[in-house]
Amino acid sequence: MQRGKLCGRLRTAQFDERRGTEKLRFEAAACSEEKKGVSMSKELAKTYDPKGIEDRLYQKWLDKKYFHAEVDPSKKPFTIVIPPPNITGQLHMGHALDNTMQDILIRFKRMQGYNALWQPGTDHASIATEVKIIEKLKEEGIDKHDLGREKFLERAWEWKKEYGGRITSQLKKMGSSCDWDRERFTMDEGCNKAVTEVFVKMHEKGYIYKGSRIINWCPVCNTSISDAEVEYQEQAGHFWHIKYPLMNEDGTPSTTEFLTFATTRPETMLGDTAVAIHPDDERYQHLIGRSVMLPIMNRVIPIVTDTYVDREFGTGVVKITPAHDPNDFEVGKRHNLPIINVMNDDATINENGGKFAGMDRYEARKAIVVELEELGLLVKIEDYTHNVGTHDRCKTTIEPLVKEQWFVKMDELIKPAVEAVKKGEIKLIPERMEKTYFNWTDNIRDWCISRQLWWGHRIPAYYCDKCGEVVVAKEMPGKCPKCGCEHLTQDPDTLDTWFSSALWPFETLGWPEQTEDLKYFYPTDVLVTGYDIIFFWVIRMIFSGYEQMGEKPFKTVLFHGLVRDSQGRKMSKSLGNGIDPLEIIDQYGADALRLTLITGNAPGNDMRFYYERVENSRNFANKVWNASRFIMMNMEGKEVTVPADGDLQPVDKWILSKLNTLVKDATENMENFELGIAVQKVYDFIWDEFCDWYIEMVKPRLYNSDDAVSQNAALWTLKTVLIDALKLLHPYMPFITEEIFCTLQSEEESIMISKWPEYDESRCFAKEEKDIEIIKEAVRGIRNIRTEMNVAPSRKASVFVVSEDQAILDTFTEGRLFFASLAYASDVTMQKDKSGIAQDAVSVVIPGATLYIPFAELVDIAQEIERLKKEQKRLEGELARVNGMLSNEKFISKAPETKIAEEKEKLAKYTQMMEQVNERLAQLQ
RNA sequence: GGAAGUUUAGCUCAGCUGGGAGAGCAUCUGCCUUACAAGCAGAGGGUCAUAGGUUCGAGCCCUAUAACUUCCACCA
Repeated sequence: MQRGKLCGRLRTAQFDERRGTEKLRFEAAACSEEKKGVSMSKELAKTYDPKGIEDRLYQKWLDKKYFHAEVDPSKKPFTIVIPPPNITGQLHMGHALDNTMQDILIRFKRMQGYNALWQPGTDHASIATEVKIIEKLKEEGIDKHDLGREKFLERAWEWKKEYGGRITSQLKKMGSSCDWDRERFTMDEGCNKAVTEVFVKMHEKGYIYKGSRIINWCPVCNTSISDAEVEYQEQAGHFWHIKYPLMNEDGTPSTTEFLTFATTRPETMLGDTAVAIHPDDERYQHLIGRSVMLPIMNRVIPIVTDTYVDREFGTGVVKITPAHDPNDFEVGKRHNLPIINVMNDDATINENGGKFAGMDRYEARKAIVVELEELGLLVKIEDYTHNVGTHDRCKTTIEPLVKEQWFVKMDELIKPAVEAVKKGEIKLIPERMEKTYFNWTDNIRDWCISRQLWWGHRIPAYYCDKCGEVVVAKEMPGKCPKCGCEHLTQDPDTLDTWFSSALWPFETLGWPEQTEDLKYFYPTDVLVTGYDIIFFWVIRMIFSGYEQMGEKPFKTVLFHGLVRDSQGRKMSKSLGNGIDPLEIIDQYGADALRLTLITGNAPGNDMRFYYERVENSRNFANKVWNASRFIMMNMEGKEVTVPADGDLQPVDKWILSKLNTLVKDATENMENFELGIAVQKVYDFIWDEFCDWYIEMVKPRLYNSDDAVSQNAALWTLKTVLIDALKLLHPYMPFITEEIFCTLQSEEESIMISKWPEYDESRCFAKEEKDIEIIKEAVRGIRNIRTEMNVAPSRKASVFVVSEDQAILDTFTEGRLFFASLAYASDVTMQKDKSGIAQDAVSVVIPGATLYIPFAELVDIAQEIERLKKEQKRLEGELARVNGMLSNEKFISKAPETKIAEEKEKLAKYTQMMEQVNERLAQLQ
C-alpha cells in the first residue's frame, strides 16, 4: 500500500517531467524497478523495461533447445540459411534488418508446426580479414612477407578466435532463433572439403581453367579481383591530346605527318603496341598498312584497323595498350599484337618503361606529359570527367593487368540458373529483381576466382618443380604424374571468398557427404538478403546448387533494401552517420528495433531510419505491456472459465470475430512474405480495436462483480484475444510477447513453441460485428459533438436513442452499459419516437437512429442548425455519388453483383440518414 | 549508352487481385478518465508528379513527358 503511494507520488513527478527535468524521470523509473524487484507475484512493472528481460528469455530459449532442429520425417521442414556475416563485421542496421526478417519467418513457421531450421554461420571474408590482420601487423611494425605465410595464418586464426564470435553474439541480442548447435564457418573442415571437391570436380569438367587474361588488379591489396568487385566512380580527370609521328617509307619518323588522338592515361603509352583506326574511316584510308613511331620509347608500332574504334569519338584514333586496358587487350588478341606490361604489382613502372621505371603510375604520368610537351607532341589538355574502376574494399583505382589466373567458365554453368528463374522454380521477391538478375546473367563473363592472398581456401593445384606439370587434386600428389619428380609445390593463391559462400546452402548441411540433414533440409525454403549482393552471392549459389546438387538451393529469394540515415544517405564509417543497432536495443529494446525495421517498408525498397519511428515502436510495446497488465490485474484471484455459449455478449463476439479475420489476413500476408503489412494489421488490431475499444467497452463489466457470468465472459474474451494477438505478434516482437505469455499462461512454457492461431469458421459473427459498429459510430458522433461544444468529459448528460427499428434499440439496450460510459452518458433511454425529449436537444444522426442529448444551458440552436446543414451537405454528396453509379446503365450491366448490392445498401442508408437530418432541421427552423 | 525504381498529407512512408485516399511523426484543441501522459478523446491537412488513353469505375493497368535515385556497361 505504501509502495503504491510512493509510486503514485512519483507518477505525478513523472507527469511534471514532460516539461521538466531528466532527474524526475529517472526517479520514476527507479520506482518501477523497485516494484519489480520486491514483487514476488507476477505483477508487471508500469512501463515495459526490456533490459534484463531480453537476455533472460534468450538464455531460457537456448537452455530449452527451442532453436535446435533435428531431422524428423513426421514434420515438414522449413529451412533458412543465414547470409554468413563476415568475421570482421560488427552488427549494423543491414544485418539487423536481414536477421529480423529471417527470424520472423522462422518463428512463424515454427509455430505453424514446421520443423524450422535456421542455419547460422560466419564467413572468413578473405580480403577484408587479411587487410585487418595486415593493419594490425603494421601497428606492430611487422610486414606480412617477413612474417611468412604460416605465421600469418596463425595470426589470422587467432584473430578469428578472438573476434569471430562477436557478430554472432550481437545477432543473439536481436533475438535471432538460429540453431547455434549447427553453427558453421566457411573455412571449417567441412567447408574446406566442399570447396576442394567442387574445385577438382569442376576442373575435371573443364569449368575451371587457368589462363592468362586481363584482370582487375588492386595495387594496394596486391591481388586480382573479380569484375563484380570493381566499383566505378566518376572522377574529374583530363584528356591529353597527343600525336605520334607517322613513319616515312624510308623508315624514319615524319616531321610533318602525325596521328593525333586523346587519352586519359598517358602513362600507358609506354606499353603501346599499336594505334587503331576504324577500317571504314575515310579520313585515314591512306594510313592503312603504315606505322607510327611511339615517342619516348622509340618503338615503331603498326596502325591497325578495328571496328571497335568509334569514328565519331574524338579523332577516331585510339592508341592500343593490350597489357593495360581490357578493350585494347581484345584488339591486341585480334591483331596478334605483343603485350608489353609496363607495370609492377604495386602500380609502379617496371623495367619495360625505360627511364620511368620505379616511378609510381601517377608520377610517371606527369613526367611523360612533360616530356611529350618538350617533344612538341602534346597537342592540348582538356578537362574530362570519366568513370574510373576502383576496388570496392579499399577504393583504390584498379589497374587492368595481364596475369595468369584461375577462372570459372560461366556460359554453361549459368544456363540452369537462368532457366530456374525464368520458369519460376525460384521466385524472386520483389519480382522486378528478375530484371537485374537477367541483366547480369545475359552479360556474364568468366569469373576470376584466384586471389593473391593468404587467408582463404588455398587452390588445390600443384606444380611439378621439375617439369612444371599442373595437377589439380584433393591432396598433394606424391610425385609428378608426368616426370615422376617427387617435388611438387602447391599454388600459392587462395580462392575468392564467394567461391565458398556459393556452396553455403548445401555445404552447411554436410555436403559433400550425403547426410540425412542434406536429404531432409535441402533445398532450403527462403533466402533473405539485400539486393546489393545479388551478383556476388545469389546467382552464384543458384548455379552452384544446380551444378553440385542437381537442385535449386532455395525456393524463394526475399530481398530487402538498404537502411539509410534519416537524410537518405547510406550509413557509412567515413560519414560517421551509422546508427549502432546495439545502442538502439540498449535504449529501446530489441523488439522495438525489430518492429521499426519491418514496418512501413516494402520488399526491396530502401528505408530511412528515424529515432521517432523507434520511439513509436517502443510505445507500442508499452501499450501491449499495459493492456496485458490491465487484464492480469483484473484476472487476479479469479478463475477464468470458458463461458457457456449464451454467455458471450455481442461485444465479446465482435472482438472475437475481428480477431478471427485478423488471424486469416495476417497469416495470409506472412505466407506471401508481406511481413510489414501483416504486422501493421496486428498493430492496428491491438491498439485500435482491442485497447481503445474493446477494453474500454468491457470495463463496466469488470468493475461489476454482481454479474459473475458476464464478468467471466469478459475476462475469458480478454485473455483469449490477448493470447492470440500475442502469438501473431511473437515473430516480430519475441521478447515482450514471451514475457507476457509466460506470466499469463503459467501452464505453458513458451509462446515460441505454442500453436499459431488458425481461422475458425465458428468464430465469425457478422451480425455482432455490424451491431457494434453502429454503437461505435454513435459514440464517435457524441464525442465529436461534445468536443465541438467544449463539454468537459466529467460532465455527463442523458442520451436518448430514437429509432423505429426495434433491432437497433435492442442493440443499444444490450450495449447500454458500455455505451453510456464511452458516450459520457448519465443515463441512456431507448424509444421509438422523440416524445419527451427537449426540443432543443443536440442530435446525432447515425444510420437507422437519431441520438438526442439535452444540454439545456449549452444549446445554441443556430450552431446546431449549422452543424446539421453541414451533415446534410455531406449526405447530398454521398447520395449524388451513389445515385450516379446506380443510374449508370453500364455500371449496372458490367459491375459485379456484389458491388451493385453494396451500393444499393449505401443508397438506402444515406437516404434514411438524409430523412432524419431533414426532419430534425424542420423541427428546429 | 542500357535498365530498373521512385514521385501519395508539412516530413518519412504504407496502400496486398482496379471498386469511396491510410499510418507514424509534426501541428491545433480538450483531458493527470484507477492499464498505459511512452497515454486518451477530437480536429485540420492530399488535383495520389504532369498529359493523354483503356475501363461502368484508375493512386493501382497502358503510352508519353518531367524530376530524383540506383544498378549495369565503360568511348580511348
